[in-house]
Amino acid sequence: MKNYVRDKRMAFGMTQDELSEKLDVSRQTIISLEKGKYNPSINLAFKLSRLFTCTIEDLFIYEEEEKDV
Amino acid sequence: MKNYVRDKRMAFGMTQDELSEKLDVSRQTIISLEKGKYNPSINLAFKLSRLFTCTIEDLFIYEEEEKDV
DNA sequence: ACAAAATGTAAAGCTAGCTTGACAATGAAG
DNA sequence: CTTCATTGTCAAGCTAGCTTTACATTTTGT
Repeated sequence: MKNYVRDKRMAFGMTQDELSEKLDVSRQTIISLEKGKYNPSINLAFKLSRLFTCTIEDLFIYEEEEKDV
Repeated sequence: MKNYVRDKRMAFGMTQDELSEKLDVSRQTIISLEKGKYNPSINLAFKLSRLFTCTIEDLFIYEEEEKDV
């Protein structure tokens, strides 16, 4: 799962701290998200897409996830 | 978070069991999802939207989540 | 009515998403 | 060079999403 959170955030001229406050999550969450440490919950994905006025599909690229079987 | 999983599934004439197999999740997950017991992960949301050939926004209605503060 | 299919419920357990806190590294500006 | 803002790392802990198993209820077909 790839995402454009960092790009969008910078396009909006926001710091990680500002973004985390607007979304009501911790700064750690933003850092980890941008670094691709894990995927956002669908709630966070919705919050981000609303803030950035785009769709979830625009912000997150689902790549036919490699199964770990 | 409201969702139209049940509607979509029936529109596609599938059983919960069939759907769970196609998505590679347990039947319990489908039941709980349809019953609104919890929100899907963004991965599951993507899988569902792909299968039903629609967007996540079409399938899930995010309702400015009531904060539990 | 009966059997089989589909849906639902309950409970215990694992892991990913998120939190908090403390501290390190990098960057920009005087 | 120092200071302050910004970004990053580490670690421990909580909870929501998902799993498995086993059994109960409802629906459907003959």
